[in-house]
Amino acid sequence: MSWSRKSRRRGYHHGNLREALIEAALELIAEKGPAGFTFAEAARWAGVSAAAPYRHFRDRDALMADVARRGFEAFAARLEAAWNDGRPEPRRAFEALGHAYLGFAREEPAYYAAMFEAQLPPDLEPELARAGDAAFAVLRRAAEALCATLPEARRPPPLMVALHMWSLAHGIASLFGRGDPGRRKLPMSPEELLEAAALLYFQGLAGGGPPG
Amino acid sequence: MSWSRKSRRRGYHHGNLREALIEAALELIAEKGPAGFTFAEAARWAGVSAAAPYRHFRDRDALMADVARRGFEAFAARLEAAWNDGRPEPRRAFEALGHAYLGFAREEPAYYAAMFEAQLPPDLEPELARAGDAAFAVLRRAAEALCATLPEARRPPPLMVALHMWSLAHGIASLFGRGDPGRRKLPMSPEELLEAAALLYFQGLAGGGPPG
DNA sequence: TGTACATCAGTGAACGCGCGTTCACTGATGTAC
DNA sequence: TGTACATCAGTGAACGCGCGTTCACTGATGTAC
Repeated sequence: MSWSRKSRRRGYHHGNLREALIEAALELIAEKGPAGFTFAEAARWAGVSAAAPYRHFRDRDALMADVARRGFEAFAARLEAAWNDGRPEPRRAFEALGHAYLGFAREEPAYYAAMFEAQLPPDLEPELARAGDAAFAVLRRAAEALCATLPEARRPPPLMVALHMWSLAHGIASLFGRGDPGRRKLPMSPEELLEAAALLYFQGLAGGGPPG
Repeated sequence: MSWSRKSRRRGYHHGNLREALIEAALELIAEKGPAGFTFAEAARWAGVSAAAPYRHFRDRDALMADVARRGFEAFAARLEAAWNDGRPEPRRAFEALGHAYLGFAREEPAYYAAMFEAQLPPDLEPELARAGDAAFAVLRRAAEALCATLPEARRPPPLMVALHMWSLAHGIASLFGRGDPGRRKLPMSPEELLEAAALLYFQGLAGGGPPG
């Protein structure tokens, strides 16, 4: 819908260029990956001269960082909503969390790519790091609640559980989770794959033999 | 060691330009990621004019695909060696396989990036797809052997197990496994993280309650 | 309500740069006889 | 063993292109009075 966005422009002044540039970036990232997007092209997409973006972002990386930050914020909100404070019951809520993770990666591939594949210098924007931490914190809190349901004797470190689930979900999303051509075909949906793995993992946590 | 490579050049003819270009690509990918490497720069790195690479590769993507193919071949070889036909014992051999996976991602980040992050058009080179399949086949065979040790009643589909382990290892490697600045700090090594997850997962497979 | 003025957010022209790609060419190598 | 010649793998100059970036500028907006 680029025309509708462009037509919103009211004359000499764009009125909402900052937002338009971010949408342009998302569009272009979705099309060609995080590397295949240039400052100049974003400007063109927004219907503005190549010099205009400099009024809003220091450079390409600053724009990318802003996209990634917003991505993390949206991601955190979606995970938070899915987790829903562990209702109706931690295991079920955790499953919803997993679905939300994969859903986000699939439905917002541009955000996801900006967040995890843009190779931004880490000290670029402190807010970016904070947003990433906040997203991970949702997962961590969920892991904590989940661990609390286990008998104390075999309760694992919640941080470890959170890292395991994050790795698993990220791995599935990266390898199979996006519409990308060239991705390997699966005999099951990414969601089913994740659910099955989590099920076995939690069975191991709850039931298995003595650890070690 | 670029000088030693360059000095190997014997005059008008390079003698080994194809190899030199591939090494240049690896060097540049390691430095700046899979996107930050150009045909022209690879030529310069190899000490050759910008037109020379065209004698060996159709374009940048063809070179990248060749790098990725070699990466998959090396990867498969390393996994195969670690698995060692399931010796001394499938669970132990599988652990070695996991270590080999993470070791490859850490020690050959350029190959790993070319293989999984280069966003190459999938129909670019049939040999590339075949090499990728061959690498996955190692993992699949290992999963088969591992599943065969379980009582028949609770034997999972080996393909699923292979996909779970691949996703987990890839997720860990992508998120924490490389020296990348900006990666999150871990309270444990990637290897320990993978081991712990695999342990719990296999406990779930072997011991846990009824599935479902 | 009207006017003067500061500020803001854009323009468009210009620049240097590196990349991809083509081309006629040429030096080196290998082979037929 | 020597020579003629085909083939191969490189050169270097040239081109068009898009990008990043700067600059003096200008049109629009908002505000003080």
